[in-house]
This record gives sequence, structure tokens and C-alpha cells, in this order.
Amino acid sequence: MDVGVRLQSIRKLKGLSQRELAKRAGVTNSTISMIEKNSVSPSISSLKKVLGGIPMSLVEFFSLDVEQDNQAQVVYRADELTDLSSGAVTMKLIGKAHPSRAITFLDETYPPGSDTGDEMLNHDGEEAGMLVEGRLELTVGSEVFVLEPGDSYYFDSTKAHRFRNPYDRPARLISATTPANF
Amino acid sequence: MDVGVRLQSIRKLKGLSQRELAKRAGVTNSTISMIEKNSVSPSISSLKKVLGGIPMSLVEFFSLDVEQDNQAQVVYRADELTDLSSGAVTMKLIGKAHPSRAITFLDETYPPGSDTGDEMLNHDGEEAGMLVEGRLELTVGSEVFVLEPGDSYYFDSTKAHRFRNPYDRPARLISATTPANF
DNA sequence: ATCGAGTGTTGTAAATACTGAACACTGTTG
DNA sequence: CAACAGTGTTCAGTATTTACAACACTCGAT
Repeated sequence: MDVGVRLQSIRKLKGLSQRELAKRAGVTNSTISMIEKNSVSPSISSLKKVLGGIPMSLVEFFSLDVEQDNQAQVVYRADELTDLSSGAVTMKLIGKAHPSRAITFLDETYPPGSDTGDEMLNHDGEEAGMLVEGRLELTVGSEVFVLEPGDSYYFDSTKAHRFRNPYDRPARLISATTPANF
Repeated sequence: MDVGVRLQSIRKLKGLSQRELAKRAGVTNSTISMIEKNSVSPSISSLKKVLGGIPMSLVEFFSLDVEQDNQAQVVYRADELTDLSSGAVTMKLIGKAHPSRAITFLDETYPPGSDTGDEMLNHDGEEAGMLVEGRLELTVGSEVFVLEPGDSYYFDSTKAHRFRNPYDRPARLISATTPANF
């Protein structure tokens, strides 16, 4: 985890000295010194105060650890996607080389008659997508929508949701979910 | 922020008692009691220990505050998207009704000859997309790729990147970025 | 109704984090 | 070189957090 190293790199990135950051944050320079040297494990309240001087939220701060993956494959040809299909629905994942990815980006095809059941409620995360071909029925909570090509959606993954294709042509959907569930 | 309330609701959601969570986490029940009552502000190390008993990461824990937005618009028709175009490139944002969204989900059109400059390096976040129509040139770091319809990409936003359409037909791209920059 | 096992909430003492002031080290200026 | 303004580190004292143990309470079962 290494809170100290992370804080130090952020601080230097912003071009701040320990004293300067300390003044903005309302703590002493020694506090920052000790945190950066990992000689203490700061309390939430003081870390929050410190980050307030940057400024940066706790979420942003802790999100930075995922950011060290690199050198991974960038472009995936149409035939290189990872197949995650379950049942009739074809789901292809972009970014298989990113082990700790933040986004699940999918190319999904719903053949006529296909259906995802209600999904679990996920207690975090959001979901967005755009229909590229065909027509697709989307249920979110108690609302039902019919998507046409070019139509899109955005909702909290906490809400119960379901995709269904009761039409006679396949529907193709490009979607993004965060955080990654797969 | 209210760390206490959040911890308590997560713990109850998992069906754990203070003592049960304490045992799994390797702390005492009184610690958890006091944290939940906000009578102390736990240190990072102890909060991490506590969350380890759930289990849940610090990122997940702090991400839960954003999750309270609800009742927002779900489906956006093709003509309802927010236009974010800058210069020649047409960029349409899905999910304008989500003020604190986690994903920037865009429908982008690059006319022949268009180009995004090198973008700032963003020190967090990831980026994915799939080409739907036309051809498009993508530069990431020192590598150059030509995307065909159905081809996709995934990379860290920290890397310098640029999109360019030197061809004679418009290119249409669907992309997702996290965290939201707009 | 009492026992037992569960719950969450306190005191007090030990452990840990934070402040304030000193220190040692750089680079710049006169 | 000396004075200075900046840097990060360290140490003693103070403030806060944590463990351990006792307490009060609820709920079922004997």
C-alpha cells in the first residue's frame, strides 16, 4: 500500500514542500514528514486534512495504487477480444491485458429472444452504453425503455436492471461499467 | 464524510456483528464501536485492518459516498446527448443527468483531417473505446495504430495519446474514460 | 424466571499519532 | 565566507486512538 510514498509523489508532483503543504492543510510539517517516511499511520481525519491542502479526495488518493500497471497491450483487433459470453448473449471484453482494470468495456450482441436475468445489486459502480445496431429493451428499476440505434443509457449499478431482445434482429451494444466486475 | 455511519451500514449489510467483524479483522469490538459512533477517527492502518475483515478495500470504502445519487435520467435518445465538441471533433456525452459520474461515456465523430492534440497527462484514470465506422489512427506513447471498425483499445490515461483521422471518411468512436474528467 | 449467548457501550491503561521547537543540510546572495 | 531562506528530519511532550475487561441490555431455551 505505502501511503507515505504515495503522498510524497503526489506532493512533489504538485510542486509543494512539506511545510507549504502543511500550511495549506493545517497540520505541521513534521506530521507530513513522518507520514511520508511511514513512521506513523495517519488517522483518517489527519490524512483528509493533509489531502485537503492539495486538494485531493480520499478516493482519488487511494485510487492511485491501481495506476502502476503499464506496458500492456493497447489495441485489440476485432478477433482478439476475450469472449465472456454467458448463454445466448455474446459479450466481448476489451482490455484483457489489464489485470486490474477500472472499466469493463464490452461489445455485446443480443440475438433475438435473448435476455439477461435480473442482476445482483452491486453496491457500487455505474453503467453506461450505446446501442449500435437493432433494437433492445432495457429495464431499470420499474421503468422499461426501448433503445434504438444511437440511443444510450447511464445508471447506477445498484439499481436492478435487465436487457432483453424480443425483436427479430440481433442487437449490438457497446457498454462500459465501473468498477470492473470481471 | 461520516466514516462511522458508512462502516456501520456496510457491516450490517454483510450481516456481521461488531464482535464478529472485530475477530475477522484482528481488532477489538470496542474499536469498531467507537469508530461507528464517530468518537474516534481511525488510523489508516486500523481502518484497513477493519475493512480487511469484510473484506473491502479502502478505495471501495471511500467510493461509497458518491453512490447516493439516484432518480436520474436513465435513457438518452440520440438527440438528447450533451455536445462537448471541441474544434472539428464531435463529442457527445451520455449521462448528463449524473452530476458526479464515474465514467465519461462518449460518442465521438472524427471528420477527415481532424486531430486531437497530445492530451495532458492525467495522473489517474483509464481509457477504452471501440471504433464503429471509418478508420482512425491512434498514438499511445511512441506507438501508432490504425483502427478498423470493430477494433478497440485500452490504456492508462497517464500515457500521452492522440487521435487523428487522415483518411477520407468520418470515423465514429465509442469511448469510456474513468474517472470522469468533464 | 434464570441461564446462556448474543448484542453494543463504556472505563482505564497502554500504544500510537500529532505538535512545537530544535537540528542538519542545501543553495543563493551580498 | 557569512547570512539567509529554503529544504527534510528528529525528539520530548501532549493529544488521540486502541486493547482489555467490565457492564447493561435483548432474545430464546431450559
